Amino acid sequence: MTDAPTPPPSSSPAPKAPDASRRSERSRRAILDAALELIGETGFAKLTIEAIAARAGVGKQTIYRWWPSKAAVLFEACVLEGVDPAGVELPDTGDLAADLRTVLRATVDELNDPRLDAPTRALVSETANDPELGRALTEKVLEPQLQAYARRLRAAQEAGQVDPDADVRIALELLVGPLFHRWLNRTLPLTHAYADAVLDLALRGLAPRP
Amino acid sequence: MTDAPTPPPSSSPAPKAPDASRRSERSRRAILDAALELIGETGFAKLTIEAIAARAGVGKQTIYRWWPSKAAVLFEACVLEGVDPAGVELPDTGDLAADLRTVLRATVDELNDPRLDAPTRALVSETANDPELGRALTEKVLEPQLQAYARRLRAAQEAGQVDPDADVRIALELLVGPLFHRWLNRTLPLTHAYADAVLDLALRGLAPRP
Amino acid sequence: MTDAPTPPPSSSPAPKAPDASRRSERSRRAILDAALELIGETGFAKLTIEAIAARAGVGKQTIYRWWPSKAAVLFEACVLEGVDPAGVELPDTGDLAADLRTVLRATVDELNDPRLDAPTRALVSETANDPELGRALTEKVLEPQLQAYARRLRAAQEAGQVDPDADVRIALELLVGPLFHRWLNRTLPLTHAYADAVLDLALRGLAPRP
Amino acid sequence: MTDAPTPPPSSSPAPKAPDASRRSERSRRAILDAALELIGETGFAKLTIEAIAARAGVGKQTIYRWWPSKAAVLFEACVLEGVDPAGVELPDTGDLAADLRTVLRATVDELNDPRLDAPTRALVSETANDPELGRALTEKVLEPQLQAYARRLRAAQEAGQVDPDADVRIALELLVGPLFHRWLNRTLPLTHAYADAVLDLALRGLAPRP
DNA sequence: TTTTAAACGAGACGGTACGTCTGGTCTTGTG
DNA sequence: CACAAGACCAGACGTACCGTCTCGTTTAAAA
Repeated sequence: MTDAPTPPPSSSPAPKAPDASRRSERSRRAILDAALELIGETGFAKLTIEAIAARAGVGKQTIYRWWPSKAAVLFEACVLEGVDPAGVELPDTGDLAADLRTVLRATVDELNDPRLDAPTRALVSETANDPELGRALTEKVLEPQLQAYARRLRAAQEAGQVDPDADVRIALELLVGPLFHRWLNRTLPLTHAYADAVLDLALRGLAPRP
Repeated sequence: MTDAPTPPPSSSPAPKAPDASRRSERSRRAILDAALELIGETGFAKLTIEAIAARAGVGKQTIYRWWPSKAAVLFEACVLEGVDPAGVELPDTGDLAADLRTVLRATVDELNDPRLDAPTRALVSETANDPELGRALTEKVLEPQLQAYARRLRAAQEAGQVDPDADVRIALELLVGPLFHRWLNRTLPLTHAYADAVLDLALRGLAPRP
Repeated sequence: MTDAPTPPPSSSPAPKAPDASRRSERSRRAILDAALELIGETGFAKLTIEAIAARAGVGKQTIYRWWPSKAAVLFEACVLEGVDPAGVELPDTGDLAADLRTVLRATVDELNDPRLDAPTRALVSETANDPELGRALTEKVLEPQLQAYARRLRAAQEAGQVDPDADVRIALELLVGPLFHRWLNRTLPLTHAYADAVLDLALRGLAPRP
Repeated sequence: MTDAPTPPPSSSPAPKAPDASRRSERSRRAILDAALELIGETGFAKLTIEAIAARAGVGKQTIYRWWPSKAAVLFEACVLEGVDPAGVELPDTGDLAADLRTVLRATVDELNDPRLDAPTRALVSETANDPELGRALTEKVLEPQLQAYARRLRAAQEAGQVDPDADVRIALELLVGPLFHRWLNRTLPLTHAYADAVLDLALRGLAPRP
């Protein structure tokens, strides 16, 4: 997102790209940690670049040099904290319902985890008004996870557990969409029971036609 | 939303409640219009209280007097522009699938309307980090609409078109959740075909058991 | 210097002139006082706008609104502290030598006063690189004083105590120039004796030719 | 200027004295030249250490290693450009008035030379608030020149052209003080005629008593 | 109709944070 | 080990808005 390591032999009047090889890893970590700490402590409100710099013991310019916005900092901090976004894979025990239940319940737990709640909300919030960031977030974090769902559903389809005509992309959104909706809008509590109920309804819709 | 129009029988050292009866409707409209204009023109970024006041030809204090935050202004502006949130009712032609298709397609159209997109995103964005506002938004706008879905589904349940054991609340989230997810995250285009596919899958899950 | 009270019915795209009638005298004094305090305490080095604002308990914008530079603040602070620059008048007892001795010795004392030394040096320093400010300083402070010398010398000339062919302008610079030179360059101590010696030499040069 | 080039026989915990013998003369010249160029082009304002380093094609540290302040750089640059400050000597044709006229007129020309004006003003300006630098400047540049005046006046005194009781130190300040005053304060144009008039008045004050 | 108190427009105020710039130090190759 | 290069910490710069607080000036309910 931030690192275009090869400022491709462009010929533009480049605004001076910093030399990534000289970058201080120490500062980078301090900044990311400080960002996560602050958003946990005081919410997105107090998440100012100045506060991050102060907390990290870092000059402001060191943040501005490497990140285009505080949302980008937050984004990298979350990715760093979270799972490896590349190698996401859903379990496949052969029992589709059980596998999805496991994953959806885990998702519910994550969304309810206060440590992850604040930064995630903040990111989604920024995303709404910053399409650039939205695209990065979707591409790097969201889509890999959705693709994992897609793969698992496709496997189930091939195993004859899911209607072969169903669109797995839509099927997967039928699962995660409601959870996301309830989490973001805070309409009703987001529980394991809810995840189970959504899963049950969705799977009935996906069942192979008799 | 903000004004409990308690007149002045209060005797407490209240921070001085303004007299709503003397309020200038002219200014109120100018402010709300300016807010919508600005968010359409320059995005939520440039939506400053100062900018709204300037555009509306109004003193800043007139905004601070009547609204607690710029999100509240935006909220009222959207409500004013949008449909009457109270009397929402879904059509009931007896054909559940057709009725829902109509409504979901209309929802898709609204979410794709560039005039509504920016302010709605801004509101959802604010909502994510301002639970207070989130509750108001949910209560005044979102829930009434969801309740309308619930009523229609209940009617279908009573007509034997939907599994009597199904939880209509969850059923309705199965419908709107995926649409909301796609709209907010911009993963894939939000189309009528998508709405139809979601509806189809969900209804199959809701069908009465044989 | 700063106050063009009538933004003369110009037609330029004026950068918005503040309304001087609403200006807070309290803030103005606090700023001027803080500036003098700081330059006395920590020298011209620590004289930052931020420090002045902080010391004065004032927002930075309040300084930027009314003064174009920190030198301008300092200038106004000095003028405020110093004598009324308009009504300067040298004594005229009829004894030119005695009158000038009194004034020159007083000047020496002022230049040696540590309270006035720092701000004056700072102003002269700024003057060297800011002709705009230099002109203001010369016009408002320096020239009125030099004119007072000129008037006194002219009177002496008319009384026959000074060569009628002498240029009083140059005569007066013969008096103050050496003092200024020694003060600014710190070559040798600036004492009453020095003032007396300069005066003696100069007056001999000015004596009517036999 | 500040560094007594004590090699490294020191054993103290000195902050690391650079080895002057390895110093790059090429860099030194480039830095001094760049400093003079920049002050001529853009004034003292844009005279940044960074700008000097960039213009000279030199690392910033190379400047900080060898000079304590940018004023010190400027000072050395001026000395390098200017006359040899050690061997200043006034002409002595036997005609004091003529000799002084020559020198004072040359001084006027130098002060009016735009190439010298900016750096000199900058130096004097810095001097006003940096006694350390001021002393160096006085000692290395100003005093040698003043001493030359003193020698010439003393010679004249011995030749009976000047009152033997006069203090030559003060006499010389009577000559240069007014010029300096007019130059720095820009009150009136600094011309040959002015120099002549000052000289005339001063010499009359210095004439041997009858 | 007159009075009069509150809402109004305007905008100055004390502040906070912004994003940029420079100062001076430290680090990383290169010669 | 001096050097060019430039990343680093630090902090002032001047600007933009914040939310509060006067100022007159409408303006609409009470007298």
